[in-house]
Amino acid sequence: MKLSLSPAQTGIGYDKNCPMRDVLDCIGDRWSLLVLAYLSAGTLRFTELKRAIGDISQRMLSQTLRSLERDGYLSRHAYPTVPPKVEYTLTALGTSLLERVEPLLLWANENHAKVLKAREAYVPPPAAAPL
Amino acid sequence: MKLSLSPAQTGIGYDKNCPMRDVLDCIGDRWSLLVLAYLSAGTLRFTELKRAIGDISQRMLSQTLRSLERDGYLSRHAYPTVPPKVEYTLTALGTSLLERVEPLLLWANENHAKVLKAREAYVPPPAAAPL
DNA sequence: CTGTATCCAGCAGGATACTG
DNA sequence: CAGTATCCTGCTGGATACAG
Repeated sequence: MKLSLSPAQTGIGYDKNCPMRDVLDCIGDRWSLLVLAYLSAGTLRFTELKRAIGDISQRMLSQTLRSLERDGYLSRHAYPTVPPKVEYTLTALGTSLLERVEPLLLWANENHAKVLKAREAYVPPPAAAPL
Repeated sequence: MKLSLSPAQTGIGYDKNCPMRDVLDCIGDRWSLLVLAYLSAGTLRFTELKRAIGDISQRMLSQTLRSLERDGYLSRHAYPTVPPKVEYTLTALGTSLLERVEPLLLWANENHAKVLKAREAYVPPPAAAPL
């Protein structure tokens, strides 16, 4: 079974010019996908997001939101009220990205057991396999 | 447009028991997807992989291959020859994973320009937006 | 050729304190 | 409420040397 994403055809690589690496590097961090996923249900405020995720620090949430906004995955709307109110919403680009990520997430859910089983059964090779 | 991967429904989260986070953490590192992608074209030896990828260190290639083998994404076959010869091949699990990753990679390719454009147009909010 | 062991620098990211 | 600034630690991953 041959896939069509061999590097020669897709241009994948660790070059900075590689689109896939660029995108993957940005959303492949600890929090980005999580934030996007939480926003898939609808607009949320900063504190709502923080409380929903639970174990993200204020610093990382802020930083992650900036990065996602910067790349166009979500939009930020600040109301000039006191106290301030800021809402974050997925853009069309963000939604479209999530739609592609979803199958991968579902796959992970379905196949996690297999991975765990493989890990359990795994015996590391004895440094330049004998026999 | 509502996606079906809202955390409440998928169970995504940063818990260690979260299947998606577990899988994503393992393949979301610097090299795993790249190695898998290169193997999608067929079986490769250690040095072939290293030369193909180019800028991966021996240490990271070895480490990445171990990790992927451990999780069942690829299989390792060592020939007891001198000098040693070791071949790496995708398993069914690895191929199945790559099939889900591919759409994401293609999306990245197609939408990279939009991301770059968003970055270019981006102006950071002035710390608690005025107006 | 196919690795492992060691050392080390850079950076992601947590805790905390402070501001508009 | 919604952040930014500072400090500090651990891990990722590169370079190098060595081994089967």
